[in-house]
Amino acid sequence: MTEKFPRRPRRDDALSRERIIAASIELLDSGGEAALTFRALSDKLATGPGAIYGHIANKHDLLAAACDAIVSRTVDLGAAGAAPAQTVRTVALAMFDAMDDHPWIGAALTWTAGQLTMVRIIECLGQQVRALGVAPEKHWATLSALLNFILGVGGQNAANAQAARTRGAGRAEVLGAVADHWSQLDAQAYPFVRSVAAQMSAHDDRADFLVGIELILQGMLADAGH
Amino acid sequence: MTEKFPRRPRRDDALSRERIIAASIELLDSGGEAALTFRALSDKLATGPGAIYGHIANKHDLLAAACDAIVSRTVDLGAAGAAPAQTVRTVALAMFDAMDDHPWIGAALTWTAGQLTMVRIIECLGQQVRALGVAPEKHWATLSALLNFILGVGGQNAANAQAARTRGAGRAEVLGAVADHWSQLDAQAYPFVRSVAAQMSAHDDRADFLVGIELILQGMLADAGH
DNA sequence: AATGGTTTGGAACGTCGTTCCAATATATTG
DNA sequence: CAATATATTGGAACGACGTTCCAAACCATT
Repeated sequence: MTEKFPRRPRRDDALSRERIIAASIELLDSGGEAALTFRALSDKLATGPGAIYGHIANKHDLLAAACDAIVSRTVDLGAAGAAPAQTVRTVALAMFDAMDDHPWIGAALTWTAGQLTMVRIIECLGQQVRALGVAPEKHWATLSALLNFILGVGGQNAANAQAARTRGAGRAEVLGAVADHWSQLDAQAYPFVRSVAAQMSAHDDRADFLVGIELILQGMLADAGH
Repeated sequence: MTEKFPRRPRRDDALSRERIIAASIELLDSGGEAALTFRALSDKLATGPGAIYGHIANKHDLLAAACDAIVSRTVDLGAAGAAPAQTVRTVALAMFDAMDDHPWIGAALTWTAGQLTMVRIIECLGQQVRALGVAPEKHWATLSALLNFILGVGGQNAANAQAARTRGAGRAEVLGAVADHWSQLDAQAYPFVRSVAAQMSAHDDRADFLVGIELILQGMLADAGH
């Protein structure tokens, strides 16, 4: 009397978790985190706000699911059997590109959100950490450093994208304005910030990200005694 | 006719930016980010919601100001004239402790928020990067890696604290539940996660953070040719 | 054709950030 | 000290949000 058959789908245009998440990603990509609203979402899906709650627990769940959808299709790309360090670079860059295409990920991606997806990233990167010869008792701390750096970049990227959106400008213009502001600071109190303002306006986020990954990799190798 | 005098304060118990920020920090510390409400804030200050807008532009401004208040009193501690690497450790640890005491910082601290405070951190850490002999063209990328790691830890710490609050448990219990969940995963598909679950339940966030800082420092030294 | 459990979608609730403006308090002038 | 001008105050009001609720519509089964 409980469940007799696998319960086939109702019809093709029926509401489903996948369709809801896909529509959510469209909203998030086009208008940022603030654009994901149960009302806008139900408009896009030609239904009412209440119908969505039959498939999604709450907004946090919805955001986590959208995150998972992007990240899980990203981490699959770096599953090849290359050398450990190269695999780390590949996976990290894939994450960077995903967070660059979908800045809202940075604000929503945490250890707890989307547990299974996060576990897969940890497993993938963790195996490389082990393969690189890091001492076992430092496995977790090392992986944690790698992941926290990646998530930190994502978070700041998300903040930049949001600042650009609210100010109605591109991200390059926002960073340019910051560089301008920095170059006008007092030369005696802020020598470093002033000297770095120049390369700030013409820098490449992606390249800087890779330098950071390289820095951590070198630290790992030095630790492993290479 | 425009402005004649510096306009002295009205009276001692008058509303002021400082009093508002101090009350905001109290709310944030006791109830997390969700507890900072213009209504709760005006109750605490025995006034109405509208009065606050005479001193604060909007909620984002309020959160950034609260962030600044904490961070600026933190970065001052690490201004001593120790060796470069040691100064980095001191400042980074001070930031960690501040973000541990006030988890909401992690969700609000970005490059753009509280520009002046952020500039001071960048200047402080940047001078150490330069003193450690990093190549000038890598100054920005190196500092960026250091800062992104610190902010990443803060962000994840904030997420953990919020997850603990919504689940009505301590952070140790939340991490313990995660470790439990991980240790029950398929041993063939997730060997690393399983092996690391053990040290997860008994790890020290602060020590792990220091290991990450050390990793980046080692990478910088290797880069500088030490 | 009738039945019974699911899914749907729109109304309604409480709360939020924010705006507005009359009342109040202070500072300056006569 | 009285009168005027200016800033601050605080509570009401607005629109939008996440979420709940439930009657209507739907569909697999008798």
